[in-house]
Order: sequence, then structure tokens, then C-alpha cells
Amino acid sequence: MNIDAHQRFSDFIKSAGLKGTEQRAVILDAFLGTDAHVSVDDLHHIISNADKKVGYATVHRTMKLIAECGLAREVMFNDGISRFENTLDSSHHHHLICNDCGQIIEFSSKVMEIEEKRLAKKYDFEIESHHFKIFGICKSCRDQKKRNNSRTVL
Amino acid sequence: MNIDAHQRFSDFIKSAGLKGTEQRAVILDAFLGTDAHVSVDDLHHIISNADKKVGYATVHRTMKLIAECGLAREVMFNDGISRFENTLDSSHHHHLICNDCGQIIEFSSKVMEIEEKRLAKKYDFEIESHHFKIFGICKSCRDQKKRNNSRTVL
DNA sequence: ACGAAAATGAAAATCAATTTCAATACCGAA
DNA sequence: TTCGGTATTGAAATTGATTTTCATTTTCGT
Repeated sequence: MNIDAHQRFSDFIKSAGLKGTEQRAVILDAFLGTDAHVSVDDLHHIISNADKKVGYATVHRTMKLIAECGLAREVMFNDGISRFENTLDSSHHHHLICNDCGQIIEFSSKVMEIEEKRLAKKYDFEIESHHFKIFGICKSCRDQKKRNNSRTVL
Repeated sequence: MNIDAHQRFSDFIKSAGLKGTEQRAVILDAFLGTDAHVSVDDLHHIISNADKKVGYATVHRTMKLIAECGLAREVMFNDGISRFENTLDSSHHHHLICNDCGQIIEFSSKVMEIEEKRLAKKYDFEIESHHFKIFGICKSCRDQKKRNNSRTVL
């Protein structure tokens, strides 16, 4: 998988008249090593923690390139921070997001895929990407709230 | 409808120990008068164009209150700008967003509602809100691209 | 009408995203 | 392999939206 991703990225870099650099390789590796949704800041920390030095702006620019060549998908939840997810893991497309703890549960749904296609046809719309996000409270946060309520009196 | 909204907002204001003000009334009216997705900036312009003077920060703070009391829903597309939509219009919940012209087509889908409930049960998740967003290119932008391609040579 | 408490608005602060620019690295051609 | 044009890098500055600050004003129960 990763060999393909590297190949695809370097092909993209070449065909766009750009140059391969050590930093870009480090950033791509760091990104491919994650399986969650990472922000530029997350990646910058991951790289720094691995004792490599790449500037924040470079991480930002490179993630744009990685997204552009189709290896990453840029998504935005309701906090205004862009995050990137690996597109090679394409079975997961949607998210349940806990408003309390921020936990993200990924899921896929055949029913939704079919419904989406129906809608695209209905509105004559060419789909490029899609996100179904359900915000709410996960079980463990609900349980925690119950415990707190039994202790606290307003 | 609007009478209910005003009542609900003033009830909320009172029960939270806050105060009713002229500005809050102006902002709520401006918001209820829109049917699209408006940003704080949009609303501030709408109000200014109506020759009323309310500060930007006040619009921002009041929209947070309106959302808090359930009259508005805060949504974020991929441009990083928060927008508010009227929740009383609850038949429309989802969006087709054109990556070219920014046009937003709203739709609702019974199939998705049912699927959503199934997923909530499956993951033991208490839903507070949800958004299905499909990004792509609308018909008119596709048509326009075709016209441009027939004129332009790379 | 009084006075405590909240609201306002202009300006400043914040924060992520993005751009600038001088120094550096890449890489194809000679 | 060196050369040189071009792209890249990274620190700092900028942008643009959001959020906070704070002095002044307004609200509203008493």
C-alpha cells in the first residue's frame, strides 16, 4: 500500500514540475503512519516528536499537495480546523462525533451510498466528495453525565 | 411561526438571567427573515443595509444565543466559515454544495433519517444534530466548463 | 427612580490558514 | 560533476474569521 502511495505522490510531483524533497517524504510518511484524522498541527507534532525538523508551513503546503493528488481527503468538523484522512482506507466515509469528548467513530453505510447516487441523479450533480456527520453524545459521556448528575445539585 | 420564535427566545433569555435588548430583537428579526445559510458577516451586512446599527461582536454573541436556545443550527462547510440556518424549517437538513460556484442545494431524505436512527442505535449514540454534505459540481458549472474547454487549449 | 448586573461596541487578542521572501536544495543539461 | 535556473524551505508576517476585553451604557427588579 505504502509503496503505491509513495509512487503516486512522486509521479504527481514530477508531472506537476515540482521537486522531490526530504521534507515531503517525511511528511508523507508521517501522514501514512496515522489512521485517524490529523490536522496540520497534529502532523507537525508527530514529526517533531520523531526528532525530525520540518516547518509548519511546509507541512501545510505538503498536505495540500497530498490532498491534491488524491491520497488525502480534507475534512472539516464543526471546530473550524481542517483535518486530513487517508483515502486509501476508503471503506470509512462517515463520522459520529461526540460533542463532549470529541471522539470520532467512523462508519460506512451501503444504504447511504445508494441514496447518495439517487440524489446525485435527481439534482444532476457530479459528486466529488461527501461527508455525513452525526453530532451527539457517545455512550461513555452519557454514562459519565449520569454519574455527575447523581452527585451534583443545581 | 415568528411569534413563537420570539417567544422562545425571550423565554430563553429570561430563564438564563439575561436581558432583552433592542439589538437582540433586531438580530433575531434579521435572522428569521433569511432562509439561506447566513454567516455573522452576512447578518451584520443585512442589518446595516436596513439602516440599523448593531456591532459585529453583538451579532456574533447573539447568534450564539439563538443557536443555544435551539432556533438556529450552526453549520460549517469546507470554507471554515460558520453559518446559521433556521431550525424551524426543519424539513431541509442536508446539502449539495457546488465546489465551483458555491451554490447550495438543500434536500431532505427519509431514507437517510431511517438509516441514521439505525446507526445511532448500533453505536449507542445520542444524536444532537447531523449533516450530510455532498460536494461536487452542479449542472450549470459542468456546462460552463464544457463551453470553456471547447474554447481553450492548454 | 435607583442600583446591581448584564449588554454593547470598538478595539485588541487569538488562532488557524496562508503568504512572503531571503537563503537553500533540487535536478536536468552541458 | 558542476552549473544554473527553478522550486522549496522555514521563520516571520499577514490574513480573515472568531472571540475577548473593557469602559460606557442599558436593562429591569425593587
